[in-house]
Formats: sequence, structure tokens, C-alpha cells
Amino acid sequence: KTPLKQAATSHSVLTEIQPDCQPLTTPTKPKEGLPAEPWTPTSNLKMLISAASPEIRSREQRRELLNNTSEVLQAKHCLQEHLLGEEYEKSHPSRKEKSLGLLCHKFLARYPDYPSSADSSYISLDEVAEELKVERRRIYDIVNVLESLHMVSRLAKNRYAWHGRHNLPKTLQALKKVGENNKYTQQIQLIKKREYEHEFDLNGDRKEGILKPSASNKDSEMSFVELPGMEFRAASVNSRKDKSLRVMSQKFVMLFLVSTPQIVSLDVAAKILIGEEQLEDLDKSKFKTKIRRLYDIANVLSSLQLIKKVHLTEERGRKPAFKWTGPEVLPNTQDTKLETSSTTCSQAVSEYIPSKEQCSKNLFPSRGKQSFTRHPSLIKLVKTIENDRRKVQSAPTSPVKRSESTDQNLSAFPSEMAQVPAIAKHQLEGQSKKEKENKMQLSRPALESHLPLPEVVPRPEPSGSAAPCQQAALTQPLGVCPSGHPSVSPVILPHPHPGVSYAIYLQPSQAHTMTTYSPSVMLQPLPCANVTGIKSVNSKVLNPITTEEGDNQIATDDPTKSLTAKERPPATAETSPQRCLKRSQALQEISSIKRCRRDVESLDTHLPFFPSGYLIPLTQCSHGSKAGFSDKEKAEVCPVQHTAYSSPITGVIPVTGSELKAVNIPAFHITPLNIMLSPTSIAAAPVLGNSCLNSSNTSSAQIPSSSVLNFTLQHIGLIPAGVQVPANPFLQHMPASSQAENITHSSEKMSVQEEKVRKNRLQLADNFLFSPQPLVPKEAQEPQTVTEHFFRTPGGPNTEPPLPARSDGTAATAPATLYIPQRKLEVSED
DNA sequence: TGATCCCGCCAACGT
DNA sequence: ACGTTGGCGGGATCA
Repeated sequence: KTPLKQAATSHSVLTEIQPDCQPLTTPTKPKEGLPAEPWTPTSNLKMLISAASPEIRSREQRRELLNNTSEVLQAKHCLQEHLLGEEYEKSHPSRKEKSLGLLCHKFLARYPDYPSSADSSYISLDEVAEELKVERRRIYDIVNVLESLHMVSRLAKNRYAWHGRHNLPKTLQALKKVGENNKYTQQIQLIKKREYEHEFDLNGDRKEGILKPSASNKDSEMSFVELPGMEFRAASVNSRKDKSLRVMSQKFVMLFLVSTPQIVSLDVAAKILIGEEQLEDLDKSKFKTKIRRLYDIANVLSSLQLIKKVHLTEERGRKPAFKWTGPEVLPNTQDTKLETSSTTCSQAVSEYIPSKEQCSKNLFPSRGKQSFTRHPSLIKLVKTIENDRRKVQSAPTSPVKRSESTDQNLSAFPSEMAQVPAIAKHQLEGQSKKEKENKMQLSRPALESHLPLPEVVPRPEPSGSAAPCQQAALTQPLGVCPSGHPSVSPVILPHPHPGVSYAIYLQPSQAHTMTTYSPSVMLQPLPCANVTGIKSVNSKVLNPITTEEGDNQIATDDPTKSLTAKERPPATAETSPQRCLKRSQALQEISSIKRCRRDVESLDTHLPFFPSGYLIPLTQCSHGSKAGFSDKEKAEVCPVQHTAYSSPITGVIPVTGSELKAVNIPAFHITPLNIMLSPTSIAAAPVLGNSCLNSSNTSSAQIPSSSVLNFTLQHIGLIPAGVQVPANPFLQHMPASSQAENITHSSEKMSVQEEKVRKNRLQLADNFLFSPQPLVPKEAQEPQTVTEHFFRTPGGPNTEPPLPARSDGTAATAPATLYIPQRKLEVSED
């Protein structure tokens, strides 16, 4: 009865591992519409299979599965089923394969990141949709987001022009500016605060009217931000309310650009984007829809490697969030000019275009709904202008469509290359996972030797640093690949091995830089392993690392250099116990927090490249190159970052606070040196003051090599001791001595085992972080990493029991200890 | 379960 | 009218 599924069509889409499979070619979805019949054995089989093995498992597993299935089914012809099953698998593209993210990758692979000015290519939606084998509707989702970034612009009906990333810097700048003008930062804080209140105010809490003043509302509504040069046509062409995706996408990006940790959780974003942040308004459905849209946007942004998914763990549980991994947006140098025109009009860029136009576009509708963009008449005018312009613009360059997706010249474009990995990841995934697991089993040393992992996928190694990142980035979004860390883990050994540990610490920086993003990169472990073997603390050890890491290495080599003298001193001072404030004081400390901010800011000024060193993710360094940083610059920048990441200390401080920071709550007080929080205070103010942290972080960043050295030493010694994690999140204290923890974790970051442990302990750890050492910006570290580090005892993966809470009651007193009430921890996804 | 998010109906627009 | 865009949210998947 059931028409058999056209499994026949199976384009070996999923062929489990086709290394060569064209990443780009997506398995077309067999349009056959056969609804599988539930009863059919095949259908059942299909279901089972899908359920059982959505992803990639070894064939054996598959077979088993099939067999099982067949058994259940009563055996029809086992063999046949076998076949069918396989076919199904192949033909039945798992949902992931149809994901927007993957689709977007394919889409992006067709065009150069940086098309020569001359060869702007054109995009035909129909064509693309056909080639990618997806409904056009899906393409719209992608294009709309790209439009928001001015990576494409609509020319006409079905036609778009491809601009690549050339405009990205400007766009981001503009968006950042707008975001600032909109006070998004404040809005975020407000929302977080509210959330916080809600969470904690279990008892009759008075809804704080405090927050009421939402100056923000108006801000939330603003129309599409356009760039001067080109693309303002986009909005105009289709005057359709640019309500969502486009604008939403821009706003979403703005949130990243204005928030310090550059991490934005979906719910917060949704609330802000909804504009009505009125509490009551919590229109469930609306909120839900918003979230859905955000996922769509996030997927393409992820494909663009602008963001990366992470998870924030808080008391509640974990919530989805995204971390900006795109280029750091330079403080716009030229912004002053237009700003004056109108606060709302944030056309950072602007001079090129008549300001009026920009302004019109950027108007903020007073209240939500009827956001008017431009006056109709104006629109028409604009259109005509646009048309003219279009003609002019389009004419000049012959469109270069490098469509043939299949043959994307990888060599030519890194990004394209990246694509491959993404796809490959799929294949790899299965393997890598297994391998990893196996490795876990193995003794560390063995692992190291073992290094050459098949995983190391085809990764082209463009000398450029950027390339690696891209690859990595690509893979991640898909989610198919395990997070980079895990893969890395094998390389970096958590265990006590002294030698290993050293390696680790260095590695992290690197790992972050590249590994994080791509599993393939992570695999590079070999070099790392070697390094490890060396055991030298010196960053130079890292040299062995692949060329790709060159930049990073440089950075690593002498972190101190990059650091400014000013920075360091503060750190030292901070460390002093004196800094510890009592909770009561802490509560009062808002002002102090502010000061911290100022300090930070001042520091920023000193550091041209990295205003807040910790804030800037390593990844960005790589991106930076693209963005236009000179290598030199990158080198400089990177070091700092690396330092932050790599330093054990840094590792120790998992404070993810990124979000937390946003909300500054007086409750706890963080001194640069130590942060003490009383449980109560915590409860009161779960949020961390970022500013403070930042300052501390900054200082920590400098912690240079010397600290590292100490760290290493300690680590060694400590390892045996084993650090325990505090059982009680709130009350736990870490003895100063516990420093070891920091250390250990850093090395271990990546291990898979840790992951397990992490899960177990995550909760606890999440709540509090503390480290004897100077704080490190949590952002610097990968979310997961942080968590893991924290918890990991040197001894090994999950073995360590939670630290006995310092029964000593040091909590309040321990000067050395740093308490960070962490509401939220970041955990990277896998 | 909750987090994700594919899918495609169908309305708003354009032509 | 018909084709293009794309808001929207049900409900399937995934984790």
C-alpha cells in the first residue's frame, strides 16, 4: 500500500560519510509526497531509524538498528529492510540537513566573501532556490538577514545584488551606533534586572516600580538602518513593512554590539525587540513567535560566523544565548558628524547619503505597531532615486556569478572552504565523537601520541588566520559538530600530568581562537601535544603549533608586552584583601561599580585595539584581519586576548557574567581583587557588576607570564591535592589555596569527561565562581570551558567530588577568595 | 520536557 | 488575477 518511499531517489544525501560529498549540494528533498504510512513496515522502520540515529553512527550501529527494527516489525525481509533502512537514512535528510543554517552555508558558499568591487554578482532567488533545492521561502529568510547587514541588496523582483562582507564593517558600525543611541544597553540591563527580580523575589516582592521608567520603549522601534552608499534601496524597493526579519535582525545585531560581554540571550533579545517590554505584555504567543524568528536570524548570523551559540546557565536552568564572534566593531571614528542630526537617526555612516534620507529611515515610531518608516511621498522619491542609482551601479560591474556551487574554488575563498568542513563535520561528527570517547578512555599520553585524528578534516590551510576561524565557525552553527572544545580536549589533557597541564594553558588561547570554531582545528592537537610534552610554561612552546596559529602564538609569546603598565598595577592592588567589601557595603556599592566602569573605560582608551581586552574574543582577532586590521594589529591584540584566555587565572574565573554584568546590582560588590558575596547579597543581586569585573579582568589579563609560572607550579602541586568544588553554590568558598582549581581546569577544558562532570556539577559551579587569582573576563573563555574548568578537579574528570564547602566558614572572611555570585554561566553548546 | 525550528498557509504587495 | 514577499505559528525534531 504505501507507495514505497521514493527512497529510491535517495541521493545518498546522508551517505554517512562522504568525505568528498559536495557539501554544497544538499540532498535535495525528494519531493515525493508520500506520506509514510504508519503501518508500513518501512515507515516504522523509518521512524525508528530516524529516532534512533538521527545523526551519524557507524554503520554497524545502523545495522543493528535496522535489525532491531526489523525484529520489531516482524521481519519482513530483513535484507530488504536493511536496504530500505539505509536508503531511508540516506533519503531522509535529517532535519538538520535542512536547517536554515546549513542552507545558509550553501548559499554563502556561492558567493565570495569579498567580491571585487567590479564583480558584484547578482542573485536570482529562483535560481538559488532551485539549485539549493529549497523552497523560495527559505531563501527569503536568508536574504532578508543578509540584507540587514547589507551584504546583499535587492535590485528588483527576484533579484538581489551580492556585496559580500565589504559593507560589514560599516554596517556594524552603524548598527552599533544606532544601538547605542537606542540605549539598548540600558534596556538590556533593565530586562535583566526584571528577570532577576522575578526570579528572586519569590516572596512578596514589591514589583519594583523602579524599572518602570522605560525610557527604552521608544528606542526599540526604529526602522531599517541603511548604509550610505548603497543599499538603501532594499527597504524602499519593497516597501512592505520591513517589520521583521530585516529590522529584527539589525536590532539583534545591535544588541551584541552594545552589550559588553557581547552575549545576548534569546529571551532578552526577544523582549527588547518586542519593544513593549512591559511586563504584563508578556504576550506569550508573541514572545514565542519572536523567539522563533530570532532563531532564524541567529542561524544565518551563525553561518556568517558573526555569532555563536552558547548557553547561559542560571538557577533556572540554561537558556539559549548567542555570543558575538564577528569582527569587533571599532569605535566609529567619524560618527560625531551625523549624530547631532538626531539622536534617533543613527546613521553612523552617513555622510555619503543625504542625511535626511537616513533619518527618515531611522525614525523611531513612537510606539510599536505602526512604525512608519518614511513618508509615502518620500518613499517614492527615494525609489526613483534608487532606480537611477541602481541602474548606474548595476551596470558597471558585470555580475560575476560564481554560482556553480559545487566547484566553489575553495582556494579562492576561505569562506567557501569553510563550507566544506561544515558539511564534512557531519560525517566527521560520528567519527570524531567516537574517537573522542575512545580517547577519553585512553590514557592521556596515549592520546597524545594518538593525535593524528582522522577528524582533522579537510581543512585547507590558508595561511591566513581568518580561514581557520571561518571553518570552525561554520561547523559550529550547524551544531552538528561537537563543540570544538570537546574535540580539543583530547589534546589538552586535564589530568594531572604536569607536562600536559602546561600545554593546556597555552593552548586555550589557541584553542579559543581557532579550535573553538572548528573541530578540525581542534584536532590540530598534535602540535599542541608536542608542546605539552615540552612542558615548558613558556608560551613559545606553542610555536610548534600549526602555522595557522601563528598570530595567536605571537600574542601568546609575550602577553605582557601588550599590556600596558597601567593595567597591571591595578590588578595587583586589587588583589589585596582589603578590597574585599562586606556585603552590606557591597550593597551600597553601586557607585563603586560605576567607578569601575569608568576605570575600565579609561583603560579602554589606553588600549586602542582592545578597549576591554577581555571583551574581545579571540576569534575576532582572526576576523579582525578581514575586518581590516593589519596583521600587526592583530598580533598586538591577540596577545592580550590570549593572555586572558590562556592564563590559568583567567580560566579560573568563569564568571560568565556577561549578562550579569549588564545588570549592575548593588548587592554584591566586586573589588578588583576579591569579590565577596554573602548568600544574601547574592540573592539580592545575582547579577554581577560587569564593570567591576571588567576592570578586574583587565588587570588579570595582564597577569602575565609570571603569574602563569606561578600558576603552573601551583598547578602541579595542586593537582595532587585535588581541588573540590563547593557543594553549595551560594555559600561555598574557595580557599585561596584552591587556586589550583583554576589551573587544572584550564588544562582540562576540553576533555570530554569533563563534560560529564560538568553536567553533574555544573549547577553548583554555575552559581559561584571564585578564584584566588585575579579575575579574568569570562567572555574570554568559552562558556563551556569556563564551567568545566571550574569544576574540574585536577585529579581528573568527574572524579572529584564537590569541594567540601569550606566548612571553615571562610566564606565571609577569606580574603584571598574571590566570590562571584554567578547567576549565569555560559556553557557552550555542543 | 523544553529547546529548536521546518514547513507552508496565506496575507500583504506588486505588477 | 497572479506572482512575489514574507509574517506567523503549528507541530515535528532534537537534545
